[in-house]
Amino acid sequence: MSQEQVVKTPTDSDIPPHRYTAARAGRIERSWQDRWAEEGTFAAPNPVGELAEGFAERAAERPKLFVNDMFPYPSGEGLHVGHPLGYIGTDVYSRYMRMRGHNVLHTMGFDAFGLPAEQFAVQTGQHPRATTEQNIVAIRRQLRRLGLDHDTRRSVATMDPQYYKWTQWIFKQIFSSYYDEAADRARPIDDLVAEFDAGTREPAAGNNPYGLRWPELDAQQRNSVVDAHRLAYLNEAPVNWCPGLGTVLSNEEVTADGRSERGNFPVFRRPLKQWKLRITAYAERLLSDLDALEWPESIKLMQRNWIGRSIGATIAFPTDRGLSIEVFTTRPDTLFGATYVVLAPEHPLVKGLTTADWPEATAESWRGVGGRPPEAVAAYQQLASRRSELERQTDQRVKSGVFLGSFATNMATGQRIPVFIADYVLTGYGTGAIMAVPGQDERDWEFAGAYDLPIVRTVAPPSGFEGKAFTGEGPAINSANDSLDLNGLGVADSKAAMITWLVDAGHGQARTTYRLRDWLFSRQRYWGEPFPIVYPVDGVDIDRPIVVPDEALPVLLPDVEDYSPRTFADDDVTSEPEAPLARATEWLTVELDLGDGVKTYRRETNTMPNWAGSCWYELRYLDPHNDDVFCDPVIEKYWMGPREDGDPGGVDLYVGGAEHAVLHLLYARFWHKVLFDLGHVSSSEPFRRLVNQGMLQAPAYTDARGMYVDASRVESRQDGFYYDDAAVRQEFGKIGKSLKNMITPDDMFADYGADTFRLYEMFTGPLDQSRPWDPKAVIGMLRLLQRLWRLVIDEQTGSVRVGNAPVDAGSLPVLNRVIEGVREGMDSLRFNIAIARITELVNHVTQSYADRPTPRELAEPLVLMIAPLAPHIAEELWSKLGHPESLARTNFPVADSRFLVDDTVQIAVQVNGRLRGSVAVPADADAAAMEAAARREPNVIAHLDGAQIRRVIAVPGKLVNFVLG
RNA sequence: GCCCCCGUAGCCCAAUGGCAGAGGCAGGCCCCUUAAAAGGGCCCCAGUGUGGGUUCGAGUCCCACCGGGGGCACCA
Repeated sequence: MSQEQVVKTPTDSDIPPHRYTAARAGRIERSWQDRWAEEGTFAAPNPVGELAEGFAERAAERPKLFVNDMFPYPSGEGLHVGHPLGYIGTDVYSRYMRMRGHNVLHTMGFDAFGLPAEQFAVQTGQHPRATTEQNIVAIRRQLRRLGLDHDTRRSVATMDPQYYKWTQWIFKQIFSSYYDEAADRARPIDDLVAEFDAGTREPAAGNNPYGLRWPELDAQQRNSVVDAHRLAYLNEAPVNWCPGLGTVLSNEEVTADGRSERGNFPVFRRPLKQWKLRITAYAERLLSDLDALEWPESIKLMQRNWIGRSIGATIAFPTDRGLSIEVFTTRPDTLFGATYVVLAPEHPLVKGLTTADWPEATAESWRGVGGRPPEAVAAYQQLASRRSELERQTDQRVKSGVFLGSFATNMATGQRIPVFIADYVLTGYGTGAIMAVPGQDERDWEFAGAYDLPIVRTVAPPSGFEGKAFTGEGPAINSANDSLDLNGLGVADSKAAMITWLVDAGHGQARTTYRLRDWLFSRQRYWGEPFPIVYPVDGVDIDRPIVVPDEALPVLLPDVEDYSPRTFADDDVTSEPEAPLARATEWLTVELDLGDGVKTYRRETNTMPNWAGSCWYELRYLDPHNDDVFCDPVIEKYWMGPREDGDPGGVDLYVGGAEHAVLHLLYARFWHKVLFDLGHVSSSEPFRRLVNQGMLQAPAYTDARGMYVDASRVESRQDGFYYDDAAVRQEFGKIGKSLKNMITPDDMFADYGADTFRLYEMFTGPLDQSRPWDPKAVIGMLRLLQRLWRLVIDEQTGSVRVGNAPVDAGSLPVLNRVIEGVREGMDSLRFNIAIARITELVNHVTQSYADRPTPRELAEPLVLMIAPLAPHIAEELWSKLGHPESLARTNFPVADSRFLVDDTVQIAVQVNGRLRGSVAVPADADAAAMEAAARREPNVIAHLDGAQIRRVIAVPGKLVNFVLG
C-alpha cells in the first residue's frame, strides 16, 4: 500500500538513528517471533498426555482459558486486512489473560476441504491438495508475521488423514446411534436392537413400513427398520440440486433467493437418494440450550428463527375416498372457517385422492390445464417440480393449484370441502398438508379468491378493518356446533378449547413442529471426507449401507485423474449428480471381512460437505496427535468442561463472522450434543461464549463509466479524488479483488510493522463493530509507538533513558486511573478504550518528563499494558529495561485503589436540571455538605433568589440539583 | 411484508440516567529543522437522525417516524 497522499518516504539520514521506524519494527518483530517459537512461549500444557510437559509448573495452580477463532479457508487469494481483525482480537485477549495468570490456549487451524479450495484448484489446474498446502504455507507465514500467540503444535487441517480419520469416526458414531425420545438423548443403536429383541420396545410406526411386530420381521426387514432409526440415514426425498455446482446442497447453503450461497447458481428441488443427519431430533435442545450461552442476541435470534418452533395441532380430515388427510395448523381455533384442504404437490396421498373424472359442476378454473383429474394433476406436479426456487420467489406469489376431484369433511361444521394440490404448500413442513382458512390466513385468502372458494371469518376483526384475511387477536365468531361453542373467546382460549374437543373426539392432537429440516449431508464433490461406508455387492442386503470397522479408518481419499466435478448448465433441471469418486475405479470396490468372511463391497462415492470438518475441530486442538481417541476425555474436561451447575462448558471465547450463524454454528452444536449424549465429551455445548467481529470496509473508487479503478493509485486532492487526473467517486465496500481495493497485511507490515497494524485494527472501534478502513489514519498508531519508544530509548544514542528517580505525585492518579481503564477495556474486548487510556498515559509522561529521565515506575507498567496489543515492541523495551525473560507471563499491572479517589472533586450544580455552576467539595462530602457548598456558588445564588426550593437532589461525587417549586 | 442491530464534531469512535469528549485521523497555528516529516506543542470543530413521552435530570429508558446495515420471507 502506498497511496500518494499518505507519506513521503524519508531517507535514512533524515531521522534520528534510533527512532522507531517501520524498518526497525520489522527487525524487532521478526527477532521476537523467532524467540517465541524457539522458547515455546505460547505452548499451553495439557493435564495429561503427550503435551503435558510443564503442566505442574506452568498451569496446575492457574485457571485455564481456551480461546479460539473460526479457522480460515486457505483460499489462495491470501489474507486481506479484514481477515485478521478477529485473530488479533483473540490474540490481545489471550495475551492479556495469560498476564492475568491464566493457562491460556489459543489455537489456529485450516478448513481445508470443501468448495472454495476445490474451485481454486480447478481454476489453476492443480490438484486441490497441492494448492491447499501451498495456501496454508502462505497463510501460516502471514499469521506468524502478525505475532499471534497460537500454540502452533496444535494446528490442524481438516484434509489431513489423521484429522479426517476422526471426522469419519464421529460420523460412525452418529450412524450408529438413534434418538431415544423418552430419554431425550442419543443412544447407541445396539441398545435399541437389544430392546427390540427383549420385547421391551417396538419400532416406531413411522420407521416400520411393514406393519409387523419385531419378532415377525425377517432379517432384511429388521435391518431396514433399524436403519430408519439412525441419526445418519439414506433416503429419497426432494433435495436442493444445483446443476451449476454439480452437487446437492443443504437448506442452509441455499440463499433466500433460491440460489447457492457459493457461486450464486440456481437451485432446484428434486427427489434424490442422499445422506441426511437427523438434526431435527435435536431441534428442541438446540433451541432451549441457547439460553445458557453468552452469544450475541442477534445470532441466538437467527438460530431461533431457523429452528422455527411452532406450536399447534395436527388434525385428521376424513375424505370421501376413505383416506384421511392429516394437516398441521398453528390456528386450530379457526377450524370452523376451514373451507378447503390443500396438499403439497408431492404429497403421498395425492394419487389416492385423485378421482378418475371431475365431479359434476366442477368449475373450469379448478381443472388445471385440462383433461381429466389424473392428467391435470400430473401436469401440475411436473410444473411444480420444474420450477426453481428462484422462480417460485419471483412469481409474485400468484397462487395456483388443481382440484383432485375428491372431498374431505370439516368435522367441526360437518360440511364437505374440496381437496386441492398447490405449490404454496410445502412438502417438508408440518405434514405437507393444510386446512385452508381464508378468513384468517392471507395465502389462503388469495387462493380462495383465485378459485372462488367460500370465506368464513371465525375471528371478528376490529371495526373499520379493511384488510382481507385477519390474522390478529379478536373474539371468535361463527364457531359453534352441538358440542362446542367458541364464540366470544379470545384466540388463546379458543385454541385450548378446540384442541381439547379434537382430542376428545379423536380428530387430532396438540403438536409442535419445527422449520428445521434434517441436514443433507452428502455432496457430489471430490475434495471432501469420504464416508466410512460400504455396500454389499450381492446378497439380501445389497445396497444396504454398512460402516467399516474402526481399524479401517481413515478411509483415504483416492487420487483420481479428474477431480473436478461434473457440472451442468445452470438451468439444466434434468441433469443427474455424478460423484467424482465414482471414477476411482480401483478404489471403488474393496474386500473386507465384516464378521462373516471376506466379501466384496462397493464404497460410498459421495463425500461429506465442507462443514463436517469444522463441526468438531475445537476438540482436536486439545489433543491433536492422539491416535487412539479423537480427544482424551481428561483433556476435554480440563479445557472445555462445565465450571458449575448450569454451565454448558465449551470454548471460553470463540470469535468469528456472523455469516456462520445458521451453518457452522448450528451444525457444530449438533455434533457436539451427539458426542455429549454418547458420553464422549463432558461439555454440552461447543462454544460457551461467542463474539462476532465486525467487517472492515475499505474505500473503493469508480470512474465516470462506473467501473472500479485501482484504489492504490487514487490520489486525494483538495477538491476530491483523482485517478490518472480523472475525477473518481469514493465509496466504501467489502475489501477484495472485485472492488479493486485489496489491502493486504503484507502491505501493512512493510509500511508500518505488525505492532502498528495490530494497534490500528483494534483502535478503530469495538471488536464486534463494522467500520471503514482508513489508510490515512494508521499513522496515528505509529506515532503512539514512537512516543512510547522515545520514553524508554534515546533516539540519538539508543541508550535507555529510564531512571529510578521517584515519580511526581501528580502522575500517580493518572497512572492508576489508566490501569483501571485499560483493564476495563481488555475485560470487555473494547480494545479501542484500552488504547485510548494508554495514549493518555504516554502523552502525560511525554509532557511531564520531557527534560528528565522517564521514571521506571511509569515506564514499566506502560510497557506491560501495551504488551497484549503491541507485543513485539513491548518485549523489546521490557528486555532493554533489564528483564531477560519474556513478559508473556509477567503480571499485568494492578491499580492502587488509593490513587483512584481524589481528595476533592468538582461537582456540578444544577437548578431545575440546568447546569448553573461547579464547585469543589471533599470527595467524601455528604449530601448536606454538598448542598451547603452549592448554595455558596454566586451564579447558583442568583438562580435560587426568591424561588421556592421544592426538592434537592444530591448525588455524592457527582452533582447537586435544586428543584424549584 | 416481518424481525434484529446501529445513527454523537469533516471522519473513526468515548461518555454505571448526572457538567456531551477519553483517544486517533483530517484541518489551522507554532516549535525543532538548510529543508522536510511518519518529530514535538497548542488550537478549531457537535448538543447526540426527527418528533413525542418517562424523570429533578435523557446521547443513555419508552413510543412513533426517517436513514444505514443484517436476517427471514408462501413455514400453515
